Amino acid sequence: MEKLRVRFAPSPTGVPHIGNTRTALFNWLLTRQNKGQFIVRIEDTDRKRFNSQSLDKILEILKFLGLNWDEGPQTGGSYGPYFQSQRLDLYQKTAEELVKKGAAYYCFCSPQRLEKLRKEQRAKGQIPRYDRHCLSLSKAEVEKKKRTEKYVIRLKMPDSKIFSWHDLIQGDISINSKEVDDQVLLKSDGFPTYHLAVVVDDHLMRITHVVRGVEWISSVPKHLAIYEALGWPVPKLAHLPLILGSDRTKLSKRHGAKSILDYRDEGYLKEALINFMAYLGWSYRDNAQLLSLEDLVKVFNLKNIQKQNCVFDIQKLDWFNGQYIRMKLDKELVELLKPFVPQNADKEILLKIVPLIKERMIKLSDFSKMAGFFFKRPNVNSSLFDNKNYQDHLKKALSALQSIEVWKEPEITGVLMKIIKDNGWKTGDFFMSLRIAVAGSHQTPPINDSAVILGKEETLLRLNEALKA
RNA sequence: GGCUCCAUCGUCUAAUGGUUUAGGACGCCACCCUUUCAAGGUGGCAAUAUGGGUUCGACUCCCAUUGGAGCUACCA
Repeated sequence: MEKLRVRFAPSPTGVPHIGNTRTALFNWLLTRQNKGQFIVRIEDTDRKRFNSQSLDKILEILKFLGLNWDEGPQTGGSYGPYFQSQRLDLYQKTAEELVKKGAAYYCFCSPQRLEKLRKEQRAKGQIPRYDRHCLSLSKAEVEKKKRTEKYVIRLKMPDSKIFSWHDLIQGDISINSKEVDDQVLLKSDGFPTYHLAVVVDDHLMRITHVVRGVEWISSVPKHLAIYEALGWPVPKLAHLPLILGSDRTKLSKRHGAKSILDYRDEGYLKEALINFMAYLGWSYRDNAQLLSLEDLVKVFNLKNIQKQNCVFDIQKLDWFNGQYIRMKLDKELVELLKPFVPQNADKEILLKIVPLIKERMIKLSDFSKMAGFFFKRPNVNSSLFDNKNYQDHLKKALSALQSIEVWKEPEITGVLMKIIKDNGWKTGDFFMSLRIAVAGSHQTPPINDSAVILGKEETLLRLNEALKA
């Protein structure tokens, strides 16, 4: 069997969102489980939307997730270059060849004429479609115009031909060519459109499986027409369901679809992100199994991919993230927490704090919310206390704690429980007063353990401060 | 509007036409645990869009309706 070769082909017009990244994941998974090759190809054919920052971001995402590529930018390969902007001659040559074969034609229509045409067609209730105005030009006319006018090369879609194919995910699909426009293949700036470039490159790069989003399905006939005209074999096609935002429309930069990098910076772990993405459109058992990249390589399959679009649910991501945080070793968490802790934070202190907050964190960024008080004295004012005996609580706690020689949790709890009992207080009421005084919040990690980390001096100081508030 | 596709709890989904009072997970609610918040444990609420067929039997097959999405660029 021919070796499986798939590609991830982002365009550097922005930072890929979760949907695009999932496509990369699925492609990668396929190659790793079939000992195939994963190729990254940069589809930079749109100069207007080109964004110079995005290439780095795209590669950073792949590296962050651990989706290493066999061929592509930085690594190279024997089917390069892997930037479409560096392959223009290939597309131009192919476009000319298509013209020779009668499968494409030169078009000299101006954007203004096309726009006017579409407008008129729409007004008449017709489907906007190129009217083949330039198809009837004689060879001589074309040659003459080519010397003085800008032109594009358009695909000549066959008339009323049914294009049918089998999609590995979507099943059998057929579309009548009369529904398909004579697509521009080569733009007037000499750059190809997606439709030409994708066919040429997939063929030249020996791509065996095209796995991409379902938004491409309606342009498959265009690609098929090109493959047929050139006599090239068609790779297997698999169109992934879309990931929709909570408004149930396609995820896009428009509605603030974030990239993996954004989620990383918010404190999501790559394991959680990978696991979560895998279950978007694909299922395995209860869709809550914690699967690593290695696990996914073993169990992933195209068969369990849904046709239906799916909605991105951040709550599930949060859950996965919490699970993975809890699975981390304390020292691993300290490393991961680096971008989220105060700059001067001592590693030893962090190592003590982590066990207290590990089970409470959903995201790494929760650190400051949960453990900020270790590094910065809270602003405590009297209105925070909801128990009217709080002054009494604090005064007695203060004197009890002062007497402690060994500043450890059992000792602290021991003396405090004693004064609670002696005064007939409710345990919860007392500790809430203490909690607010020490941490400035109603919700904190275990407060006696926190006091141990804070140290005797600092703890007593905070109690004193709170009494003055 | 046209074309293509889709349709099970709020969300992700399971269920070779009979094993199903439609299963699980997230979320939500309640309870337990508990010095707060979490975590953990137990339980609960919650779905086959509608209408027709086919069949002894339909979540599963067919048709229609309704709803949704994608595409409809010299963007990808």
